[in-house]
Amino acid sequence: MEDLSPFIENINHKTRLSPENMERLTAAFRVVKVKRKQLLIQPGFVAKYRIYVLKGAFHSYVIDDKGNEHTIQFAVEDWWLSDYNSYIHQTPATQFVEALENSIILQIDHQAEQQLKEANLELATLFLLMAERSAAYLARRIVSNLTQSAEERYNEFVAKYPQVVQRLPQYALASYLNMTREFLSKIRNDKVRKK
Amino acid sequence: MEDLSPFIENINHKTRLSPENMERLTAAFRVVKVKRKQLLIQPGFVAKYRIYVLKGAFHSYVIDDKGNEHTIQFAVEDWWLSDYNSYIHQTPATQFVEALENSIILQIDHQAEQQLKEANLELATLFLLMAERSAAYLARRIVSNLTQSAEERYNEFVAKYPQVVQRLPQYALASYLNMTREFLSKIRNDKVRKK
DNA sequence: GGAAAACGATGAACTATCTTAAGAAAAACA
DNA sequence: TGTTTTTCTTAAGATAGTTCATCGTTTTCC
Repeated sequence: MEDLSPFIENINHKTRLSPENMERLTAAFRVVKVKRKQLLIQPGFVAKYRIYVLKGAFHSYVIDDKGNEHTIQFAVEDWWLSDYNSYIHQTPATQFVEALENSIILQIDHQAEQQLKEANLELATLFLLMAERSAAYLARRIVSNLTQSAEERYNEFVAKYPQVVQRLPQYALASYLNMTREFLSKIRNDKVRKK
Repeated sequence: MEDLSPFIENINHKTRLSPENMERLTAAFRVVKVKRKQLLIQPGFVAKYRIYVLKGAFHSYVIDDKGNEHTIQFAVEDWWLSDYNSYIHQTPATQFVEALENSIILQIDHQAEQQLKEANLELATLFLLMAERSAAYLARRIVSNLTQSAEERYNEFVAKYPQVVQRLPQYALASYLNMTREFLSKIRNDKVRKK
């Protein structure tokens, strides 16, 4: 039996749910263990689940025409992820969601989520807040991509998620920050030399 | 008196509202006329309004440390905009929202929106859908920035919004597409030569 | 525990995109 | 309508970031 308290904390941090609604919500999620390198979502298949990370690490990525991998999103403990476009619109995914470590997740399927949203205002509000915060977060990321150099984006990421950086493969971080793995390697090394 | 039917269409396209809720919703919006170059939102001030464009064109932008302007978002007829981070979290804005043409907008203030969201499930669902679609849209934009070259991003934009392109100043489009105005000019001209 | 695979570092050559500058065209506005 | 201001074009030189190829290191997994 997994400890769901981080999940419940996460929810409480967004909005106050009645005990019945919290019960209803948690009952809609299922605990799943996932092995490193396992794919939760694949292009061509509809993303069935919204995922909350209880333990472990994931990244979502696309592969472009030239065969290059681009990490779109990371998620470690207490983060949510999915292929947003696929999940929301229930259309075929374009992204992979892959475990970077052996992990434990909570997942809810789209239909169950719809039922919760339709059940009452409190639960609808929860998902509303999640969507609003996602949008605000994505908007910040776009601004940072438009205004910062590669090195600045890296520094920002390190400052924001110092403990996360060390768990991520460098090639995935590089592509998330919109640069090549080689260039990230150079940035890091220039930094070391300066010290 | 302005014709609100495009707005009502826009809402109906998202979710079905009862006549009473539609009435309540429209009553919460105010029609405002805006002159070209007028600013609706400015850094340092909390974004009070969520904006729907009835007529005209806007862009939101930031100014970076070097004094360069970066367009974050465009909005023409039937589009929504604001400084999302500022509006959602009611914190000081970092973006400008400026009219590119003389325009007519509908605006709702944050407090009124909160009251609508709390009023009933139908109205909460409307804002939920808006937030989800924003998030999905922003996610697509991030993918396109990560995977495409400057020229590809331009081609994609033209293909998606052919009529809009002609109304936007080229310098604003260039910065939206994450390139300099000079480089966009070059791309366009190379294209003409090829023909 | 050791072979195989994946990952990270480094350097040299290359290129997409930027910078700067100046003039032409278009739009604004008085 | 003419004048001023803003926007767009062009081109040459500069650079941030890429590509490619190689090698050492770490991780994986049988």
